[in-house]
Order: sequence, then C-alpha cells, then structure tokens
Amino acid sequence: MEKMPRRERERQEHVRHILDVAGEMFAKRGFFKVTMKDIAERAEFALGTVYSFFKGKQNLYQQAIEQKVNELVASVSGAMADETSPVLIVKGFIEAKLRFFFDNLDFVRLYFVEMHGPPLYGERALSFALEDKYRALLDRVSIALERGMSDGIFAEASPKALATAIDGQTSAIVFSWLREVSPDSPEKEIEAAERIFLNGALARPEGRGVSDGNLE
Amino acid sequence: MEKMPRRERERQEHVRHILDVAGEMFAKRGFFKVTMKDIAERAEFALGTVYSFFKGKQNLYQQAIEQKVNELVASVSGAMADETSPVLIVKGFIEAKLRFFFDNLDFVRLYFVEMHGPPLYGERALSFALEDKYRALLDRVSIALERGMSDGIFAEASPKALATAIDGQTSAIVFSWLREVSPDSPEKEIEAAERIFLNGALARPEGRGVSDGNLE
DNA sequence: TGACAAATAGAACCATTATTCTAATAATAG
DNA sequence: CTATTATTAGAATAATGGTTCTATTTGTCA
Repeated sequence: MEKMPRRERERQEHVRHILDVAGEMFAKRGFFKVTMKDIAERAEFALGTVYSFFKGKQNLYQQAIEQKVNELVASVSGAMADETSPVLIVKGFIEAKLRFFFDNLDFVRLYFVEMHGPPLYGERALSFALEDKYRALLDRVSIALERGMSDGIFAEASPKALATAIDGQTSAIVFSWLREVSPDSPEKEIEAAERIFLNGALARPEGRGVSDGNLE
Repeated sequence: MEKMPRRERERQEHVRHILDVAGEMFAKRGFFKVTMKDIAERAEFALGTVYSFFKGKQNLYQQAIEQKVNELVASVSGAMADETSPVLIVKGFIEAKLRFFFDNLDFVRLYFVEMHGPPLYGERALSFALEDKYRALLDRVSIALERGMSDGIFAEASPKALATAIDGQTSAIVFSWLREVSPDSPEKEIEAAERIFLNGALARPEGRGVSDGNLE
C-alpha cells in the first residue's frame, strides 16, 4: 500500500477528497442542482483539474456513489462474518446497516434513489456489480435464516421473504432519521428492530422472546 | 359533479390525460430525460397547449405525482376505514398498500424518490400536505396497534416503531417487484407480509400464530 | 354567417451548464 | 537551473431544452 510515489499518492488523496465533497453535495442538493463549478470550488480545485481526475459529471457522480456503497458493503459484510449463530448473523446485519447509515445520513438519499429511483441520466449510476454485492449480503441473511429454520430456531417460512422484510424494516428506520432534526443515536432503533423482526407484533403466549438470551 | 359545461369537463379530461402520460414517462425515464416536447407528442397535444394547462415542467411533474399520491392515500384509507379490529386494520393497510403499488408499479420509483430522495429541482415536488396524508395513515396503524396492545392482542412495544416496521416491510416487497420481469400477483406477498409482521421470525413455542384465525 | 376561443406546428429566444481550451503560474525532478 | 508536469482562473464553445411567440386552422355558439 505504501509503494507508490508521493505524486501518485497525492493524486489519490485528491480524488478521494473530491469524491467526498461531491457525494455530500449531490446528496444534499441533487444531481442537477450541483454544477461542476460548484464542486470544483468547494473542493478547492480548479475546474480543469477536476476534469483531469474524472471523465465528466456522470462519472464523478457514479464514483462518489460507488465509493460509499463499497464502504457500506464492507462494513455490513464484516459484521456478519464475525458471527456463526443464525440469530447473531441477522442481528449483525441489522446493527451494521443501521450504524453505517446513521453515520452517513446524507448518503441515504443518493443510495436509495440509485437503488429504486428512475434512471437519473438515462442509465443507472449504481453498477449492477454493486447492486449485486448488496444483494449478496441479503442472501447471506437468507441462508442464516434457512439454517436457523432447520435448527428449529426460526419458524418455517420463505427465507427470501424474511430477508426482504428485515431489509425493508431497517430501511424504514433510516428514512425516519432523515425526517428528524438530529437523531442522537441508533441504539434504540437497533434494539427495537431486532425485537420486532424476531418476535413479531403479536403477544406471545408465554410472553417470552429472544430477549431471554436463550437463543444465542 | 355534473354541473360544469362540457368545455370545462373536456379541459379536465385533457389535464388528467396529460398527467397520466407524463407520470408514466417521468417514472420510466426520469425527470430530466423527458422533455416537454416528448410529453406533448405522446399526449397528442401541441406544445403550446400543454403550456396552456400547466405553468411549466415542474408544475406538471408535481401535479402528476400528487394525483397518484391522492389515489394511494384514498385507497389505503378506505381499506382501513372498513375495519374495526386492530389486526384487521393492520392487514387492511398492508393489503391496500401492496395492491395499489402492484397496480401502479411505474409510479413506485417516482414516489419513493420524492419521499426520500434529494430534491430534484431545488424543492420537493411532494407537497408537505401529501406527505402528511401518508403519514396520517401510518398514525392510524399506530393507533390500532396501541389499542391492540391494551387488549392484549399485540405485545407491548413502541407503536410508532411497529408502524415504521410494517411500512418498511411492505415497501421492500414493492421494490422487489421492480426487479422482477413481470410479477404475476401480489397475493403471496400480502399473506407473507402479514404473517411475518404479526408472528415474527422466531419459532413460536406453540407453533401457533394468527393464521389460526383466533384473533379476528 | 361572423366573431371568438381553443388548438396546432413549429420557429425563435434564452438561460444554463457541461466540457474544452488558453495562457499563465507554481511545483518538481533530474 | 531547466525541462516537464500539475494546477489555476477563467474565457470560449456547444448543445440542450424550457418557455414564449406567431401565423394558421378548427370548432363553437349566438
């Protein structure tokens, strides 16, 4: 990692910096309300310099998103890799996803637009590869659920449907943060999401759920 | 409803027609890939005529969305109004929401972008009033849940969090339809969503859930 | 029929902005 | 020091497309 000349290292610094700045601006104002000039100024580079780093605006936008998505996937993936028990894998997913978006709240808007919105400029910015990476995380959740089912921990159901449900639940929490002025911490929501997903809304006959710790 | 002159009625027909066409085009191609000329041609009106109906492109976009959101809210609201039991209100919400989006799959992209995306053009197209209307539906779900809790049907938890969860779960199902070539019917997902939300993922001690019909 | 409203096709206008280009300066490497 | 490369500020270019305008046609109604 330390073998390239300083020049090259600096260049990468610059690229990353511009990407960060641009990502934030795109997320806040939207693609078409941000001009290349704006970005250049904010990043403290001349317009031409920005063009020396990126092919054009779309390319910049695309890379800004990809950078963050990679971080997201790495973070969630890491959290799930640590665990072996199905329940803990699911919890790991919930926790890591919520934490990442909590720490990158601006990015939320961009991400979901690229995931589910109409094409911004004719084509999706989020490459299929990245989309697949995220979906692969969900598949791992699915698999954990499936395993939990054969172990009798989870109720028999469609693992895919359950994974979709947990993904949607967590996304909705993230959206709710967008509406708040300044959400203070994701802890409460993480816990609530886990409880709701695992136990459901109905009262349990025994009134006992996973909170007893008997499942981990 | 039938008291206005034909001229006026026709005008409204035209407006509605243009709104429909525009809404579909926006959803498919995105705001900036649709030109006013495109819309005029597709709707079979001259460009100037379209401008005689709408102040401009933004206005057209806005109204196209509002029209659909109103339909959505009316539909879901109606479904919930029929019911009295908390469980059935929740089910009504799930069913009506899923059905509406299933029947208006194009619209999904627009809706979520406006709900959660960065401002498209400086300001949100979805007026706060409309946003509030949807949120009011969720409040009604919350209230039903709360009532269910005091009746001992639902487990004690934050009604808001539960409502958010059910909203997210259903949205995720809608998103999954976007990825499919041609989803055939929402029935399966409706049922699964209800089951997952009510019973949760964990195996129940007795293996019995709401499917027994003992709660309605 | 005659006057007026509605609609049309398309030209014209105009603002925006992505992108390229230029001339000048600063930094670096050898 | 010198050749080279990176960077800069900003001007020039070019395309796009929203909006307005015009001349013409069609439809309506009294």
